[in-house]
Amino acid sequence: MNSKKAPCAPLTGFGTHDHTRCKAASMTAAEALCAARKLQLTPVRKRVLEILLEAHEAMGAYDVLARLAAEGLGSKPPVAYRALGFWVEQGLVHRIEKLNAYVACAHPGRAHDAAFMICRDCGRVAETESQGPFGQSAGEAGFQIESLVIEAEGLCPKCIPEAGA
Amino acid sequence: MNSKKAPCAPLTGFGTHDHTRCKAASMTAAEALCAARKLQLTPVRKRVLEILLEAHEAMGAYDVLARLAAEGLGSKPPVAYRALGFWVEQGLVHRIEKLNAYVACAHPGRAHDAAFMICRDCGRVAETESQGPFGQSAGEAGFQIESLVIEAEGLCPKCIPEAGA
DNA sequence: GGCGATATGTTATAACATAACAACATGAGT
DNA sequence: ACTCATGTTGTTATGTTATAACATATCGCC
Repeated sequence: MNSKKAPCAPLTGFGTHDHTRCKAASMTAAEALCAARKLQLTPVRKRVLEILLEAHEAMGAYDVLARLAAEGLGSKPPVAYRALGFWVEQGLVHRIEKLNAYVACAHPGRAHDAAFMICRDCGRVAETESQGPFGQSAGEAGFQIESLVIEAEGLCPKCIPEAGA
Repeated sequence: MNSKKAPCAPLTGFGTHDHTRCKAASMTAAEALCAARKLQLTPVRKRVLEILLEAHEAMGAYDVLARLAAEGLGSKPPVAYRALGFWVEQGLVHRIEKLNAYVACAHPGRAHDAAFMICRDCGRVAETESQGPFGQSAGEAGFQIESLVIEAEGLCPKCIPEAGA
């Protein structure tokens, strides 16, 4: 293992950026989205999104739950799973299938299918917008795509032996 | 739900084909591969691959295990997981992350990253070879891809209300 | 035979997820 | 204010998926 737990794990690509800013922007987007869709931005839901934004990396449902529990906001799995499910439905949180984990969306507000790059060394996850031609070939096969998972596993720039670190 | 459990769930696209033939071909490919790589084609491994080929659809590890157990070939989870892991490593079985399931490869012998179309109605899974430009954008980001998961969920031709069935 | 390498058998538990129902809150209509 | 519908959270219990750790067996080789 090279670099276990860098101080801040950026979502948009593997570079660094203004974290405080992106968190605030995402919360604002969440509020706007809930208002627009007439959905309730309850304490549990709000806190779950904040937790993911603060962690700024993929977290397991039980990790999120542990934080909620520490704050007295619910201690049983369904509480966390429901809030995570809510945000996933709304598109502000993505589920990383390969990791059984959840991560706040790096492009809130835009409808998109996300693609992820997962570093097997440091564990960081970067989101990109997917523009694959896969939909095309699936369309040719007569398959009607409703959701698309694209997840690449490998080494991020910092964890490639010769290059980064 | 439209068509629960069609008689034979084809892997290559959603059409039908000669199942007996494809199974035999895959087993032959497996034998050749093991010989070439000096790997052991043990009873458990052989049977696990056969089970997946016979099922001809995605199966959970515990489903595979149940079959093994019924045949006296092992009854504890690690037995199934090890054999499945072996074939996944060799590229003859793919893991479907969205389903936590395993499926025999439809293109044995060719090295490839697979892409899957998963019908949320009938549950069938079709494999296609992926040729996305995703690797390109990941490469631009300096990310070194080692494996790629592409899974689309939606409706297969037979399960689209107006069209197929 | 003894050794190393590989595979399987087994125990136990970890990690992830949901069904089902109870309790509470809120807002609409009366 | 009452009550009803709806939505959210709290809770119990359980289901499902997966692996760590160690014991046993098998096989080729020297």
